[in-house]
Amino acid sequence: MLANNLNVRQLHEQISVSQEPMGLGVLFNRAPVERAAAGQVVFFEGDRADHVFAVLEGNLRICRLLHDGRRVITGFLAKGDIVGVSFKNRYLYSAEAIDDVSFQRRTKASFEQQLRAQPHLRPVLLSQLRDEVAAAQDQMVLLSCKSAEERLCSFLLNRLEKSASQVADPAAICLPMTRLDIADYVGLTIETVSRTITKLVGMGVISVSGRYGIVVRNKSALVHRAGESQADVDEDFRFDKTPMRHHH
Amino acid sequence: MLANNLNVRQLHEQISVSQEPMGLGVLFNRAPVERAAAGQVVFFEGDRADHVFAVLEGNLRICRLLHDGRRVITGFLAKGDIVGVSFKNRYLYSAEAIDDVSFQRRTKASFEQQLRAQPHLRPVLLSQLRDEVAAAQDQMVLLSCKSAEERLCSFLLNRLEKSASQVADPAAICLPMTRLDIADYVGLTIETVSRTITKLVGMGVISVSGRYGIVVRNKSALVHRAGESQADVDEDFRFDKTPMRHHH
DNA sequence: CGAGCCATTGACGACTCTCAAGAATAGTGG
DNA sequence: CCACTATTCTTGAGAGTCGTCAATGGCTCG
Repeated sequence: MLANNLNVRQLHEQISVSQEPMGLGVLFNRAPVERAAAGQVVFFEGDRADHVFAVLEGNLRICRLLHDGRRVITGFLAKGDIVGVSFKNRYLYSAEAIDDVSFQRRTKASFEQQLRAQPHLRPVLLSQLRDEVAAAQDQMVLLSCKSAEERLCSFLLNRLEKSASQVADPAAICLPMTRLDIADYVGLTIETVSRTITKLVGMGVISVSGRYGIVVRNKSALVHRAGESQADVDEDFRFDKTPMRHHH
Repeated sequence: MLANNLNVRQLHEQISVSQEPMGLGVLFNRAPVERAAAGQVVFFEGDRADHVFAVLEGNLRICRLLHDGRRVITGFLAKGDIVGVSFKNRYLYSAEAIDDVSFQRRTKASFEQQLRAQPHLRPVLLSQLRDEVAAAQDQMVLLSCKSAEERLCSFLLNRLEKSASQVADPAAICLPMTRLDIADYVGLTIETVSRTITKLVGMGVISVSGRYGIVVRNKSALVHRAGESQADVDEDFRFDKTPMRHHH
């Protein structure tokens, strides 16, 4: 059970050190390990997409900018993630380090050559691309028609899944990013994110421990309030059918 | 120059009959041609994703449903599009015919077998997946932080690009889908879509001809109001720097 | 030509954004 | 180790955009 007031460092210590083959990671064998401090940009939107990257440690945010300064975060990267395979000529977005990050890099040519040498990894690559498409689809649904509360709940559920494999407590969520990052990710303002979290705490759905920690108190309620799609509603959640108000 | 009050049939007659090799279309050689009437569903969200489809004629909408009935359209398909390669086990969305559609189908296994037989098409497939990711990214930006006007302008510009290759008049846009489809695609209500179109007409940016036709009167203004990303602002548009009000 | 669906327009309200101030956290230096 | 500062987060009040509800108008097709 997680104590209250844990910080991000303490959470990291709880990460299981499962050194699985991590899929495409082997394609980066013997590539030197690079590091980026929090806030640094690993690659810039619009630059020539020459490299593919594998995250070893830490977290990155994937962002795009509009000409008037508005920022959109289209995703987050963590240990084991590969980024770069879905680009054609130029990077579609920038990748910025949220905390201290270590990663490896390969030129695209070298990456593809490695891939040809190990054709059994080809379906892994395709699978990764498909996951990327699926995640983008979900995000489009979220941004298209979900209320602030639904957006936060969906976001927290996603994070819960990702944390599940990494943290001891299955109800604990680690949020290495700031509230502003979350806001730009779910398409809200920082104030609305903050208010909504406060509301969820007040309803007993979650509780907050420190700036980076959240504990899920009532997962069913979280799933319910996430307003997920017709297809994949959790089977073990068939009660509490209070009809939601349509937001759209 | 397009006359006013043209309908969708008239627009279709102007389509150039360019029988290009159409990329992955060759993988559907000798597959029987199927047809779907307007409104019919070609495949359902949540069903086992057994097949891959190639659109020959007509238009489809790609939709997802939330449990309370809200609908999200994540994309549209037209002649030459392939759909199905980005699924793992189940269809992530339904595909519904907007007008009368003809298409071909192949089982996934057969499709992949064909692909192995013609490995030179593999990069084409990857390229298609990358385009899909790129389109999803753009749509996330649109849904995440754009105003109603910006959404409509972005949508119209996208449509203009697609229409460009198909219609004689380079300023004419064909919108085979209904206002409701547009609304569910750009994350607005039908009323807001309607109001925004009216406003754009009033500003002289576009004009409407019939239910399915739109003519772009001032492309620069359209691009400007689309609020596109920092990276790909049109080079030939460097005037009229009225600072936009931040919507977010 | 008429019926039905789709699109437009209007009035009102709600959700979220904006602006602003205060609280809590984390990092810094003494 | 503690105090101090800067950043981040929370909370509040007011405003604006877009959603909802409702009625009218116009297109398509039978």
